[in-house]
Amino acid sequence: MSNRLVIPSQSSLMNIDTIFVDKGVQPIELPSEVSTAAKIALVLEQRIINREFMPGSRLVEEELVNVFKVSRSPVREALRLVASDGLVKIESRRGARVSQMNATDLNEVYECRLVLEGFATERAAERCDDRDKIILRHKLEALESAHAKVEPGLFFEANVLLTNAIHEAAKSITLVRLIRTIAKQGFRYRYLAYQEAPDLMQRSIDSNREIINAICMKRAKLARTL
Amino acid sequence: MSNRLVIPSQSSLMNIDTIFVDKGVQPIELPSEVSTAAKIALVLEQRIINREFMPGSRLVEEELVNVFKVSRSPVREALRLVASDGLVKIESRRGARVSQMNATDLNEVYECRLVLEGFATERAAERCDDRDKIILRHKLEALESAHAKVEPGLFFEANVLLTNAIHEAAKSITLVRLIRTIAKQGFRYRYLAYQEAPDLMQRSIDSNREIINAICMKRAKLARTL
DNA sequence: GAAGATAAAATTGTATACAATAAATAAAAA
DNA sequence: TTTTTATTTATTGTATACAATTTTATCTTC
Repeated sequence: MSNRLVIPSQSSLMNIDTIFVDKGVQPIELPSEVSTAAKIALVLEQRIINREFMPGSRLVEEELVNVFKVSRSPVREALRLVASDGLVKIESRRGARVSQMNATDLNEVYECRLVLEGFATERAAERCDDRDKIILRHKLEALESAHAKVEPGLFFEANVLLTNAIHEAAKSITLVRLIRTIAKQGFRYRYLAYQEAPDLMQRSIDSNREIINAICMKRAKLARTL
Repeated sequence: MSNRLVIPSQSSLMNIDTIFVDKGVQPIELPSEVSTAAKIALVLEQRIINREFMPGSRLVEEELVNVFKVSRSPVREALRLVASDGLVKIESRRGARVSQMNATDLNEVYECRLVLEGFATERAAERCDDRDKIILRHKLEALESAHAKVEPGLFFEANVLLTNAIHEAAKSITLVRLIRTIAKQGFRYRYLAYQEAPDLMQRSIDSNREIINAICMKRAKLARTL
């Protein structure tokens, strides 16, 4: 009873056809080819990252059935999707709960992210075209204006979009898939970090600017070390 | 009808409780905490890697139900597990088929593997203890004796075990998870490569010996570049 | 005979019912 | 009172039935 998932009030009418990417942002219609399970997974991921669902809390299938108004089949599929990104841990016959993040885990995730992001940045510098450069510069501006609004949620989201743009520029589906897998774990920590230490945001902007300059100047090795 | 999955004759009595890791190897009992879906996924993965299930062939749920003598629920779960490793591609309402591997994909997988394996090797060099060293040396011997038997299947398997041992020595769950994700794609190619060009096996042994020596001597940077 | 429309079959997605297991509670013994 | 053992309840795993969709086959029409 203690660590049971408490569904926030507005969530009781959670509709998987129009998903709120974040508070204050308008709802987005997901393309219909996205499966029900994937939509549910997306909502669960967001709730876990922004800590509406706290580490250790159980995700009971029947409760999610009531929240999303679908049967257990897609709910189970969604839980397994979220588990494959490490945000949830499923134990055989004991259900799913939001995974804990201890210092060791965080460090591991961070190290791996560093390696992969470095590689992605190098690749981006090697392969980006003019269109990529425009997009990158644009996302950087968006990041700065989000920072000006002094709202961690918006900044966080802009940061994610910028990072995604770098991955796009790297032009490797496999690499993107790998980073996505691990990145979601990292998001949880960064979301928290930006709230606790807002000065991190300015530093993040600065280093992103350097990286994007390096990419646009096609300085691959430099980009990687940054 | 043309590219339909043809179940090999012995497979009609495929039993997921005793799984044959490879032809000629005795069946292994999997621990009971491994879910039915995971067992099925394991069999499917092996069949895909050793090309009993060819790229492009469909994996129809009902057929797998007949083969494994379970209901569609665990079969569907298994298919999604295999899909998460990229061995199978699931299209919405169009089912699963063994994924193709074109040159671009292979190259991407290879590049990413290189980066991650390099990192794992470096970590292994930094963190391995005496027990790890013994295991590594032992797996290397096993690889050499498998090579002596001139059977690609056995060599392949020994190689996988050696690589796993290196990952173990690196002592990072996250890293292992990442590599596992991508490695299975690579296995498919390597399995084929060893059959087409057997001289690769000797070269593989040599480079593995160098790597293990570097790890045991704690020469992290050297290990990585190897 | 080819192109298109229609009907049938095959196949996946979803809902639900039942079985098996784990957790919680109540009852009995120490 | 505490510990141990039944019993009940909650929850997951599996099977099956139905709905929705795609694919295949059949029938027209030209």
